[in-house]
Amino acid sequence: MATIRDVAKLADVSVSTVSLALSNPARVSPKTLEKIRQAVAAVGYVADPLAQSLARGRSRMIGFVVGNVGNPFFGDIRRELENYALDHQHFVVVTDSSGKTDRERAMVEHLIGLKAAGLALAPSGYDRDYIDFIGGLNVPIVCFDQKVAGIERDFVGSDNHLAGAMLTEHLLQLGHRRIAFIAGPSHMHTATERYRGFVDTMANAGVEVNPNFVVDGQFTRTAGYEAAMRLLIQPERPTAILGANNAVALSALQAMQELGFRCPDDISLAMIDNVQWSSVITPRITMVVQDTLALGGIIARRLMHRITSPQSAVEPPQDFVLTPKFVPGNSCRRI
Amino acid sequence: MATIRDVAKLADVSVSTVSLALSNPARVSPKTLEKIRQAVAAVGYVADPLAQSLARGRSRMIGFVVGNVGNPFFGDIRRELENYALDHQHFVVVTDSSGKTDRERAMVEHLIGLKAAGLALAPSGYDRDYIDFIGGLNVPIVCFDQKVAGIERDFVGSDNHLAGAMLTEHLLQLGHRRIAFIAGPSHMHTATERYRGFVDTMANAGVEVNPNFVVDGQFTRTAGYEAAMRLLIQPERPTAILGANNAVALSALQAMQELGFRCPDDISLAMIDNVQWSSVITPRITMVVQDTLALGGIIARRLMHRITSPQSAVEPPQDFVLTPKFVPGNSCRRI
DNA sequence: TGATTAAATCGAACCGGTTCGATCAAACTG
DNA sequence: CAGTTTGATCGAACCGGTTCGATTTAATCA
Repeated sequence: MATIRDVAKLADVSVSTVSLALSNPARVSPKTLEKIRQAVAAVGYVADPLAQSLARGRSRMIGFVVGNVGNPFFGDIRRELENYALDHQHFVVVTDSSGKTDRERAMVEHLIGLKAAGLALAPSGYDRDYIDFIGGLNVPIVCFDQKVAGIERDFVGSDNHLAGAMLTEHLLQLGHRRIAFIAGPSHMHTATERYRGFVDTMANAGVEVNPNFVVDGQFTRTAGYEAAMRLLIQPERPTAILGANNAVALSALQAMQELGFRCPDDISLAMIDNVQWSSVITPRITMVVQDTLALGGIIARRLMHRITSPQSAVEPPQDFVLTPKFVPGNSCRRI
Repeated sequence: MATIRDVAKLADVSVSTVSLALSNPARVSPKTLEKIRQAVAAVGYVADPLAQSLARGRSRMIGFVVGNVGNPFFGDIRRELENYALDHQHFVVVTDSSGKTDRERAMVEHLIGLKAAGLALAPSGYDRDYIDFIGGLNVPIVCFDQKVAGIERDFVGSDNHLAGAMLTEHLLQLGHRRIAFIAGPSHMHTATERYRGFVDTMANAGVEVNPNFVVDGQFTRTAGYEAAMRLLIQPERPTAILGANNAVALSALQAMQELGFRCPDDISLAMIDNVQWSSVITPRITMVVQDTLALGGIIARRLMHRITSPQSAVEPPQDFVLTPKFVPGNSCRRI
């Protein structure tokens, strides 16, 4: 591998001139520049990014840290970020914490060690320790998905209260009153907001929420399945189930199928967030989806702005909250 | 941030001794070791991975390069690799090429620039240029999923011929004769093997393959959908469709639903590879799935072996081909 | 034309580690 | 006790770049 010294030798200039020529061609005379260009081509020189990062104290690498890269929600955002970053000479490396806070932390530390230029982070923690950790990082960070109280960073996400409200309203308008809600972890902002959206809308409509109809699905497949089972074996069953995310809603569908309930004939179902192949799932689930492309675009632009413009450090963190979209399916019937 | 020189100063030893003590404690006297340990703790020293990588010429980072992290097939493998790597003090960074060969190449070059310890690579290319590129890399690499002729590396994958054969056999035994096949790109090893499995099994059974019943779905959603449509609008329709991967098969299901065909009553469907939430798709698709956990485990062990054991460089590349598993659903009916 | 200023280039220090040959004292050999 | 081996430690070079103050060269002005 050719080094910058090889280039310098061949072009008969100093190493520092080569470095200067490569990073700021305008400050070098045209004819030296040409000599250097030829030498670079001749030896096939490519700068070592590691050495550059060490010397500069910054790399051109953006860390994308999420709990589940397999989730299409994150996938879309990743793609948007990646395209944008690539256009600005930055690379995205993805790390998956599998939802584990300590692993996420190790990964973030690793990325910081690599002198990452910036981080797009879907936070998985919420306690003091975690907040202090994130807050203490001296690197541009854009948080998304989960709004964590206490983290003073740019945030990009969707209006989750509205998401819960929209589906609740839809079910109410179809005549449902016994609406069940499979919730997510109470420490997650998205989960509590969606739940509040449900509760508030029910209250506004003057419909009482049956406490037995609110179960915790942890946003996971297994817990969602159990939660759904608990709903379905009650003597007084709900007429509609609202799943606070895709995993719990689809687990509920599975539970319904296994117990022989027809959807939507026996029980209606609605969910927040899309899944891959939702179009071939029968019935097509009525859902509220996030505008992942827009989210990804905002995250990308905001992060690159923080990275590239020096004075952005003094700009206060900003929240970007997008409106989710209602996508009707045929999983909810009028009663 | 404390550097190794701070530690050396405080412990009153040379920098090289500190370095030695940290990397090979046994070669340092117990009492200096203790001094150094205390100094490390006192200044809160953590080695800069960047500087280490630069000096050593190798990092502790493993690159996981695939075409679509959203595919659960890759997701499971990634998880296995990650767990194993973490146990061996290595980190996994994921890069997604979106199936684009040139982007994959850029990402691999980037990882090499970062002095990646090794690569787990699902190759996306096949031409001379690409093969030379991969072959020229001087880093441990384990390829998986796609076996590319000409790449002399460890390979981990499934018996795709068998996968195609199993489903074909299944359909034949149910009495089907007019079996259609939605194929993948002919340059992909998995695609051609699966197709051969289909053709060979048909031939063995003495059943002729209708040329109109073999269409190209490119392993993608859109092409798969079009391919399925071509099949379904023929006056003489197939009684069963075998999708060479999950995307084309599910696109076929969607096409069937849109045209009003019932599966399996009108047309049977079988596919290779699982998808997330396949359990809630109606009907439950009969499929052959790969043992992703086992694949991931083998990839992880093989790669770590190549990385950690110096003499492994002379070991010839090895192929690991696993037997896929038949998972019956209710998308195929007897006729 | 000599003084002043701007532009181009260079040398050396630095980023933060690793590595290897040299040094030196202690322990071992005959 | 002189000669050799061993173990601990050190100094210096190195990995491959960047950066900045100093120096040389060229251009501008009086």
